[in-house]
Amino acid sequence: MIMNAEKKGKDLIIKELKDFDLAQTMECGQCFHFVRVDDEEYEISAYGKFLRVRQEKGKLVLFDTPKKDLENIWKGYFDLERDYGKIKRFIVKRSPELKDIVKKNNGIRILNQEFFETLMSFIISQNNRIPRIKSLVASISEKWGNRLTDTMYSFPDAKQIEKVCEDDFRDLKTGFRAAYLCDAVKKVLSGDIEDNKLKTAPLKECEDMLCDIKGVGPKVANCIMLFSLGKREAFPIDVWMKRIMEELYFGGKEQSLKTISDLAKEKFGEYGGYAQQYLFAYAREQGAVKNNG
DNA sequence: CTCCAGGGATCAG
DNA sequence: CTGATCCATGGA
Repeated sequence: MIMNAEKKGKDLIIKELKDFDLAQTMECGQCFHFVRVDDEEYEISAYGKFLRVRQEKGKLVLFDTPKKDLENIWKGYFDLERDYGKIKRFIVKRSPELKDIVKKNNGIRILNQEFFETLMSFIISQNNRIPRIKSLVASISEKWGNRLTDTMYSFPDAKQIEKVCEDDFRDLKTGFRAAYLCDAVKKVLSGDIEDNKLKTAPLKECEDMLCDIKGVGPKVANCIMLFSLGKREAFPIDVWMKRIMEELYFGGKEQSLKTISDLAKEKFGEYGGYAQQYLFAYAREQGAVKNNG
C-alpha cells in the first residue's frame, strides 16, 4: 500500500488509506485495551505506548505521534501494509454468502498485537464477555503496568508481574482464571514459552506449545496465533463461529468442532483468520438482531 | 430467581 | 475419542 504520512504540528496525518476503518477494526473483538471516545476516535494502549487516533473524511490522524513510532509500531500494529482488497475478493469467491457482510465491514484489519498481552487477554476471555474482559485488562494494567496518561496504563510485561501470585489475580476478580494467568507468566519467564520460537514454528506445533499453558485450549491458542503471532491461517472457533458456520454451511445442523475446523481449512486455507473475522461480525450482527427482537 | 459469556479442565463412558 | 459438568463473576 502506498502510504504518505505528513506531519502537521505534532500530529501525523495519513491520507489515501484503502480498506481501513478504525471503528470496525477496534470493535471486532480482537483487542481489549482501548477506549472509544466516539464513532471516529479511539485511545489505544499498545507496545508500551499511548495513541489517540481519529479517522474522518478518509484520513487518519495520529495525535502527537513521531514518525518513527508510525514506522516502528503503528504501521505494523494496524497491518497497514497489507492488501486487503485481494483478501476480501478471495473470501467472497470461496463463500459468496459472505458478500454483504464483507462489504459492510470492508475496513476491518487484523491487528498485530503484543504476544504476552494477547496471551493473558485471551486466557481472561474464556467464558467471559467483552466489556468484562476489557475491564480486567485495564485493572491488570493499572495495578502493575506503567502509567501512560491520567487513565491509561501499559499492559505489564512478564517481568513486571514476576512476583504476582494467584491470590493477587483473584483479588482483581479474574475468578477461576487466576491459576491460568500464573501458569502463563511462569512459562514465559522460564522460557518454556517464547514468542520468536512460536512465530517460526508451523501452525500445529505452535498450537500444541500454546496448549501446554493451563487455561489455553484450541480456541484461545488460535486467537493468540492470529492476533499476535502473524499466523493468518489460524481459525479460532468460539460459540458464535460454531453457530454461524452451522447455519451457513450445514443447514443449521449441529457439527463437531473438528468438522467445522476442517471445512474452514478446506474453504479458506491460508486466509482462514481473515474469513473468521467476517464470520464473527456476521454472527454478532445476527445475535444483536435477535436480542433486539 | 435463572441464564449465559469470543472455553477449558476434568472425569465418565 | 466424545460428551457432561464444573468453574468465578457480573450483567441481563
